[in-house]
Amino acid sequence: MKKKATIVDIANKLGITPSAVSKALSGHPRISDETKLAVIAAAKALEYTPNHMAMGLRKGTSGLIGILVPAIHYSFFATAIKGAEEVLSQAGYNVIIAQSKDNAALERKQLEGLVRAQVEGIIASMAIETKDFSFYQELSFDIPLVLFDRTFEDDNVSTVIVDDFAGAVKAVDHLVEMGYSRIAHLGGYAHILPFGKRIEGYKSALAKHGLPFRKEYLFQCAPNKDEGAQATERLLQLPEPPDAIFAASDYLAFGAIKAAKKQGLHVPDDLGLVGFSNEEFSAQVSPSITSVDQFSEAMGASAAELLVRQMREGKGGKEFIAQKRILSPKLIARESSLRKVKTTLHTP
Amino acid sequence: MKKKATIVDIANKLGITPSAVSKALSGHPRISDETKLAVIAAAKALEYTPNHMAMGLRKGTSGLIGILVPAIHYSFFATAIKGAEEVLSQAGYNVIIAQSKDNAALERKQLEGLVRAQVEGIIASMAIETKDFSFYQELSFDIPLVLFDRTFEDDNVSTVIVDDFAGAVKAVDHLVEMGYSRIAHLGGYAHILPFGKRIEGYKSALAKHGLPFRKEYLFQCAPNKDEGAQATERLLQLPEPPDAIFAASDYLAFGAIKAAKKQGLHVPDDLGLVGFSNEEFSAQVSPSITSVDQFSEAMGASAAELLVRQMREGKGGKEFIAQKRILSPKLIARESSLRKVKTTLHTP
DNA sequence: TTGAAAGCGCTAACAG
DNA sequence: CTGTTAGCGCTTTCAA
Repeated sequence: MKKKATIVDIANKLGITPSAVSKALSGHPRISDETKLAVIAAAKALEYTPNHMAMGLRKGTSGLIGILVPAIHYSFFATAIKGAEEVLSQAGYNVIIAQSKDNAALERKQLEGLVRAQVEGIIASMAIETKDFSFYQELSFDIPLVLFDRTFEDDNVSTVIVDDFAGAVKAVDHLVEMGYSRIAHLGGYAHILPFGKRIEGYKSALAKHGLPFRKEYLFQCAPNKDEGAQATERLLQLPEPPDAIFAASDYLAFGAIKAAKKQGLHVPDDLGLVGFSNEEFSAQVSPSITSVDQFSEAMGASAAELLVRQMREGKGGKEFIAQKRILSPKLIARESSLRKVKTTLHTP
Repeated sequence: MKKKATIVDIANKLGITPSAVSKALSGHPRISDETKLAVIAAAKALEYTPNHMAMGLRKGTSGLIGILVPAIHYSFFATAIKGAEEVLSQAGYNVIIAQSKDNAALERKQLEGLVRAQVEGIIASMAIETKDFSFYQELSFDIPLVLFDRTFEDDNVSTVIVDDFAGAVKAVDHLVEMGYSRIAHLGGYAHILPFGKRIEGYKSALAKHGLPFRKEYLFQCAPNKDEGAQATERLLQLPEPPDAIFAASDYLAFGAIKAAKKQGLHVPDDLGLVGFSNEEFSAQVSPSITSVDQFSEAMGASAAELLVRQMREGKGGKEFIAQKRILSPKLIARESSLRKVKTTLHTP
């Protein structure tokens, strides 16, 4: 590995000073086109690459944005990162990623790591077990921060979320329309905002349709297959089991399908199912899972745009105003809820 | 945003010099435990965070590793990144990710971006359209580089791959065992090493079983559903269509299933299918796809370990020796190849 | 055991 | 239009 050329090298080669080179390279107005050209040529000849760290140290910038998610291999997060990365790299930033593994302690450690790496802004989605938001709140004073999907209520923090309440209502509406009436909900933990909103939407939609809310029909679980299967088993053992389940994640819904099949039930004829997030596998499993699409890529891109704008405003001196972006979710109907015979049993 | 404390602040507070603070903080041996403790306490009180860029500029390190993949939302790459991120963050590095979108020009641009960000090492998987490896070769002189999965042949570059030849042989062996005899191959582009090896393994396994190689049974496509479906349609129109397909990716295999269904063929009874990579959806589609698992997470982790070791050796002065790691793939048999009636038609 | 001084590569006043 | 100078925050000889 040969040592890299610096602006000093190119200044020497040309018999001018480093500062002239610096100006030429950054297109400073008050420098002759002649030297600009010469500098650019010399830079190419010496294979000069600017040293970001030196520049960063001087200018107080790093060109780095941190993205923290629970797990990058969940397709929702992977797709959101993709969306964000494209916007950010377009805007000239490099993206550092970190995973919390849904663990509050690790989340904190990773956030500190990002800060230490001098990121200029952070995009994050909270760990499922995080209940203490103070760290995020403090962070938002020091550094531009945008939360997406897994957020909490705070007027000072910008967020991008899907309208989870509306999504839940759409899911329940759809199940009712398909003739189901005993609709259970496999929810996430209510303290995480989107899951709380989905629970609220679920309850509200039940009320709208004159259906009773039964608390034995509501489970709060971690959003994975196993908990979905376990909760479903419990639901099916009730004296009056549900005829449909609205799950707050497709992983939960998939677990529910497994459990239902194990009990010899047919989906959707015996048990209707709607998930949330529209994961890649949901269209491809059998039966395919009806799901509420939350436009993960758009969400990541939107969070990135918001962050970039926020950083620009922060630089301009004036305080930025925290923004809340709410995307409208869309129900994608698939096999798991489309039963042939619609039997409307409930009496409103 | 309050401005951050520096070692100068903490030196002033304690009435000592910055250099003493620096030494205390880095656990330098020749500094009294007394001042060490005082420094640590003061650092905490002032909420001191070290400035990575200043440190990097001084020591010539950035603590950054770049990972470049074609697309981070493909589960294979997402999982590999997860594996690598865990190893790297354990080793004290931050991870920058970049996507090439399988586009050679963008790949190059992104690699340059990583270099400019002063990454200390790069882990990459090549874009599908890249045919000119010289940029990677030059890069490997300047910076520790480990390629995984999508690699090329070069003795000076470390690589982590799965034994693609062996994987292809396992796939064909399995199909033959299930009684298929007219086995086609939907391959990737042969110039990308793993795809080339799979083609070789396919041919070799056919020969081993006394089956003829027919060039009309071999397609080279981009590894996605659409090309898989198109190629399969063409295959099924042949005067003597295949009774099984070994696809070099699960996306291709999934496209093949779609095409077969469209033609009214039953998988696996009319057409046996084996994919490659064992994507998340492969276990869950219907019929589930038999696939060759390449241990994506282990691959990412292994690449990261190799890179870390390489960087350490490079620092030690002695030249590192490029290593080739080869993981052994495993066939996971699922519905798409398990037909009930095994009919062995071919005469060896 | 600590301090003084120099410098990593770059930029931004301010002079010339 | 270009040069001079100083310094971003930190580490690292060398000297005390």
